[in-house]
Amino acid sequence: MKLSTKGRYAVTAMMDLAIHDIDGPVTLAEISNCQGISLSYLEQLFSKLRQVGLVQGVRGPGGGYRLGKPAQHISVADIIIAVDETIDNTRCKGNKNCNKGEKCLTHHLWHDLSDRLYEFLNGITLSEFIKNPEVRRISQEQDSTASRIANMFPPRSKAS
Amino acid sequence: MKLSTKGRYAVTAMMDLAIHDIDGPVTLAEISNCQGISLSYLEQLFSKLRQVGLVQGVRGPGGGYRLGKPAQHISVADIIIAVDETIDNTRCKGNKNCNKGEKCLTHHLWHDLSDRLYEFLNGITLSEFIKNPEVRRISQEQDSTASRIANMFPPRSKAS
DNA sequence: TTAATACTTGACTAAAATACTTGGTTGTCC
DNA sequence: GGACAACCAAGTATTTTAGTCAAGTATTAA
Repeated sequence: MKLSTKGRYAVTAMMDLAIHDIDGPVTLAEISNCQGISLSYLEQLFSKLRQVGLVQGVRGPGGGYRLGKPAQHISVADIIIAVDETIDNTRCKGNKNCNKGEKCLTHHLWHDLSDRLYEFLNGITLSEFIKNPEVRRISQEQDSTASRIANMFPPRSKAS
Repeated sequence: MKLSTKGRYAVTAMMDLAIHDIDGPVTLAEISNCQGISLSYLEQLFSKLRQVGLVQGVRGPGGGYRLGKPAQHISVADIIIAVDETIDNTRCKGNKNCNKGEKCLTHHLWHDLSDRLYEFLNGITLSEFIKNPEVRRISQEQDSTASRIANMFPPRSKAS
């Protein structure tokens, strides 16, 4: 288990997706603007998220990304592991007999801690955030992604 | 809240100290050998740990480091925060009016999550590890620091 | 007092991770 | 076909991590 700003970017971006999921796909450009992260960096993160099925890309105009599965099935741990890669678990990879067993002793303790941390973060899902009443209120107040897109593509009659 | 290998080094080193606390000070050279971390890097980490009172240096022959306070008062969160510095909390430092409030929304959610993570890690103390029966057994089996020191300074009569 | 031990400090370097940039290609909607 | 937005693949700059080196200071044993 590792936790860096990279993981935070991914988690907040996923929160964004979860909040706006009913409005349809969210573009990376919007997230980039909203959260001040570079577009291409987001692309890299979302590439990883897509590979593990946490998000699903929608191409073409009006496209973007949406959640790859229901918010209640996406845990914070899932997201962090998807982007933060290797848990980089100590130097004695697998081979047991480190220095006098002492090394493995603390390693073992660390591993226990790491497991508990994982269990903790795995128990927190995205759906908890969108259920938050304040979230519902604020996301309602603003222009929703849907209406923004609707404005970009105003209804037109075929005959001009 | 941030979690990297640096934090892991610090936590495992502190576990080491906690386990051997009854045997007297532990030298950084020992930890360096035991855990395969460079001595000078440990010095840097312990410098930070000492500044916040988590450890206490003992100079002179037979010296080393020992815990700065009882193990049950040292949490994993304390250690990680001491060495992993700034929580690097988003770009809108303090100033509220980020992009349309949307940014602050996810920031706020992240902050909540971060708080919960902190509470979790703050609830785990070093004393939990040394209470572990397996730890007691293994640390007993080996040469204790105390006996090693005793061997270095064998009792002698003043008149030689 | 002297030498040894061990902590203290600061500057410096190499390697890796992070964040961003550039310049495309592909699929989809209108 | 054209605009849009996902996708892809380098390459670069910055920061963090990890380690090194060297010149200190404090403490203690002899």
